[in-house]
Parts: sequence; C-alpha cells; structure tokens
Amino acid sequence: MSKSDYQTTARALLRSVSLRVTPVRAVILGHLLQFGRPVSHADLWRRKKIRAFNRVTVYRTLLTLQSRAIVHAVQGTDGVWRYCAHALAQDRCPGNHPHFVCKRCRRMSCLLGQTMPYVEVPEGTVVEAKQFVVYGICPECAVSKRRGQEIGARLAAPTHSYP
Amino acid sequence: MSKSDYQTTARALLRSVSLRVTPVRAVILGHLLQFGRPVSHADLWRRKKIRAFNRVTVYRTLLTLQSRAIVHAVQGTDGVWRYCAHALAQDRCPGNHPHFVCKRCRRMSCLLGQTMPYVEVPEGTVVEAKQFVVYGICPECAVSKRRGQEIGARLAAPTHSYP
DNA sequence: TTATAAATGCAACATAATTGCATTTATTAT
DNA sequence: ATAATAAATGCAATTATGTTGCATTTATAA
Repeated sequence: MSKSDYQTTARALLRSVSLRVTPVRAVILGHLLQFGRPVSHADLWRRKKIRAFNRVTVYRTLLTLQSRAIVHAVQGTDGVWRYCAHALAQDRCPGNHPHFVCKRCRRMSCLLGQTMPYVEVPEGTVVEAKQFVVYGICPECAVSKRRGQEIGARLAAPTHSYP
Repeated sequence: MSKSDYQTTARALLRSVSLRVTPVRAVILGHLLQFGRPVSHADLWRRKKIRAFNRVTVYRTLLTLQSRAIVHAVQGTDGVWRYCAHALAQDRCPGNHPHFVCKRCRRMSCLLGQTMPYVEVPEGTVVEAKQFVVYGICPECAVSKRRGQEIGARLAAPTHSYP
C-alpha cells in the first residue's frame, strides 16, 4: 500500500465518522494507518510531515480521533500513550487485546487473537476498561547485539514473570 | 495497628533485607504499610512527615525499596506509578495480580486471589513482566454523589469493556 | 579514629501532556 | 456571494512526573 493510499483511506475514514477532513487529521491518521501498530506522540513527531503542525494540535487531533473511535490509546510500561488507528469500532474496540512493549526498542505490538482476560472485581465495582501490557524483549531485539537505554527498569511487579 | 507499630514493622522489614535503617526509609515504608494499598508519590508527598525529606530522596528511596523486593510498583491507567509494601518477595512478587484504579477517587486496589493471566506471545519473545490494570468506578464512588476531575478520560481502549 | 562507602540534598533538566486565549479556517444561514 | 457562526489550529505558558549530576552528610568498617 502506497503513502497516497493511506491518505485516501484516512480521508474516507474521517468522512465515515463525519469529521472535517483537515490536513492535520488526514496526515496523522494516514501515518497511524501506515505504522499499523500503536505508536507514541514522539514516534509521530519524528516525521517531518507531522512536525509541520503544532505539537499541541497533534495531541488534540489524537484526542479527536479517539473520541470518534477510529483510534485507540494504550499505555506502555513507560507510561507513554500509544495510538493505533483502525476502522470505526463496532461493539467492541479493536484494541481490546493485550499489548506487548519491548524494553529495548520501545515498540509496542498488539497480541492479537486473544481477548482481554476476565477478571473478578468486588461487588458494586463498575468496570469501564482494562489494560493488559506485557513487558519484555521482542524477538528481533532478543537476537540482536545492539543495546541502548532500556525502559521500565522501574517495573518491579511482578518479578519472575512468565508468559 | 498504631503508627508506631508500622514504624516498628518497617524497621524490622528494612533490617530483614539488610538495608540501613534510615529515617526516610523507615518513614516511607511505615506509611506504605499503613496505606496497605498501592499509593503514588503524590499520595506520599501529601504527608507532612514525608515532605520533610527531599522529593528526589523519596523517589530514590522507593527505588531502593523496590530493589530489595519489599515494595513493588504498578502503574495506573493515568501512567502514574503506585507503590505497595509487603514482606520480602519469595519466588513470585506479591504484586503479581491485577489492579483496579477508580477514575473518581484515583485509588488503586489489588485484585487479590487471582493470578496474572497467561498470555500468548510470538515465538522468541522474552516476557519479563505483566501489568493488568482494570479501570472503572469503585463500589464506594459508585454510590456516592460527589464528583470531581476524573482521570483517564483519554483511555479509549477498550471501549465497551466488561469484567 | 580514620578511611570508605552509602545516603541524602540541591539545582537543574527532561519529557509528556494540558490550558487559556488569540487567530485562522471552514460551514451555515441569509 | 456574504455575513454570522462554529470548529480547528497555533502559540505561549504551565503542570505533573520523574531523572541526573554533583556536593555534602552520615553511617559502617578497617
């Protein structure tokens, strides 16, 4: 899929949720679609096309896209929000699955094909959302020798984890 | 249990992991034990006894306590770390369970009696930790009329969640 | 009791994200 | 078409959370 294809899809997607098709929105949504995985504001900001806009506008645009359920947000174990684009959410948000964050490359990926686990909550509790983040080393980084600043050194719970 | 009892327990706990029993450590650990649930740096900072120390020292002390596995850290859906004290972790960290965050009172509680769900990861992935946070309204806030700034309004994933 | 190591404080910095307000741009009504 | 209205964007400043480097203090051990 070419860059202009992503733009076309982005524009169609914006129209489908009756959002004005403005340059910022088309560009940001296009990039999100191209990434195809949850990416942070910082990831987006690295792109020249996106840095052309105001930083605040980028944040606000991401909020707008979320409000129309064509983008969902998940946090990594570094506390940073990542955004993922998808077609209009139906009954259940497509982001309704566990996510994995690599402590080396900081990339987040979706753990597809599995739903959010059921969880027992005390009587009277209203559950609105669940966030399940798995933290570790992705297959690529596990075999690579490259090393840098790792994230989430502070993440102590649970120690001695397992898949 | 009285305040001084928590102090006593805190001191004993510090000694048990061969950490020097300093004022900051005893006070912070004592407060964590008293809270009995995961609390943020901000929660601790509200206490006069703790504000007597340096902010950085508080952060560093929390790291020290984590390093000896007598405190574990979990993030809420607001990206803020919360710390919970417990006896020395054995094989598996006592924080190895899902947590709940109330969007009204911002309190985090442990969802005890259930372990971290198993999750499928791609071949070659190294899993080091898992973080499962449930977001919603706690039983107390659900019946109360009081309303304030809610957290996690940005949390869009997954929409239409369920326990 | 000095040498050494650990712990604390202070100032400055980093990053992520938000707020208020002015300005621009697009849509709607006339 | 044009004015009135609403939405979108930009800019500056601010907040919140957390970290780093370095000097100073305090505790432990030789």
